[in-house]
Amino acid sequence: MSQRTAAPASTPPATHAGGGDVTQWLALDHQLCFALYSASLAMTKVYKPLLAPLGLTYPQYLVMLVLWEGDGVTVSQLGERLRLDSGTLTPLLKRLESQGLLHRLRDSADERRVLLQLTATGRALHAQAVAVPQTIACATACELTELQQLTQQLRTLRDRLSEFPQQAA
Amino acid sequence: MSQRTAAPASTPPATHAGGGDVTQWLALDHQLCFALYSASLAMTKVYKPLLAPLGLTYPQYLVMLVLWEGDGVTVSQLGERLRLDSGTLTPLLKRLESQGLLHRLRDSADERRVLLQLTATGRALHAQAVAVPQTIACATACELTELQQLTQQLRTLRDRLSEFPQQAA
DNA sequence: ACCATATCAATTGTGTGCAATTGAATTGCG
DNA sequence: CGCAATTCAATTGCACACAATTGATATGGT
Repeated sequence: MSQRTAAPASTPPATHAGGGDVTQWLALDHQLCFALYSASLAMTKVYKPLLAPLGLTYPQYLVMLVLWEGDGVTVSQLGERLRLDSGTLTPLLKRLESQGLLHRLRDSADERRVLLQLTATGRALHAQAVAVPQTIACATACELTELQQLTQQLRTLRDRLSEFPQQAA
Repeated sequence: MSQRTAAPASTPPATHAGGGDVTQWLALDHQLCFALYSASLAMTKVYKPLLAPLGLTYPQYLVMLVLWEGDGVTVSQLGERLRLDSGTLTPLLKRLESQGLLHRLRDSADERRVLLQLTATGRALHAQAVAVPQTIACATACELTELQQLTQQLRTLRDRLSEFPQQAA
């Protein structure tokens, strides 16, 4: 009754993805979604020990990347850039503020908005962050062109997924 | 004092990634990590409305994919496959159990282990899931070969990142 | 000026992820 | 056999993600 079939860990031949076998579409290792998901989690794990000396988590690092490009942006603008909403960003930004890396201040021209300004400490952290990308590039064990191509492919994929009709958007 | 430079949203020319400009290495849109991260989150958002009728979240769906390939596995084996630990899986599996999709039972041969068995309901859910991958493939707007190549590249990347020395492993 | 609508950040509640610890069960070595 | 080391799932605590709601502020049409 219980289909306790074997092969709980063996990877099936992934070269030809299905033909007519619809069941094979659901094989974990055939799915782009899992490759994407597990690669993203693996990337976060490589970043963690590199960011720990800076006192940053990985999402906090992404926020700092945006602010190092130019601060004085609103929470909404930051969220558009990172594709994260206020429910994620508000508590995260409060943590960065309590660490003294930035200030959150209401825009006097529009009291609904909150402007994000780096502190001197926050701006200074940039110097310690420049060493990070090299280590990551090393961890990927990829050529630079390869990395750039993959990055471009993923941006395209992301943008297509974001525009998929079923999305609330 | 506050370097409120312009271009808070304009994408800089990403074709040549730096040359000697070390600062450019930290540009958000040049980073593989963000492309990966945002693509993964976008993927999850496409899945959400497709999985809602099945009563599954995206990580729960991944668990079901493994169990549909063959149940009777332990929590550890599941975690190895999905690269998730017991801190993530235990509460997730309890939710699936409370939904009647699986049973969690101690292995009588080794009381430390917990075996995961699909219920009839859990096994029947497979039939409703087979339609999901087609919709996803449609959302990616990619050729099948393209998807397979990208999946392969991401698996390779993930495995290299997992093996990076600094990792606790 | 008035008020319905829209925008914005914050809040609430649920569900991951993961480091670190715990406690039970097993293994391995002498 | 005896016991230290290991394995395993569960637990605890913290930090995301995001849907949904809230409350304050601004905008637009009349």
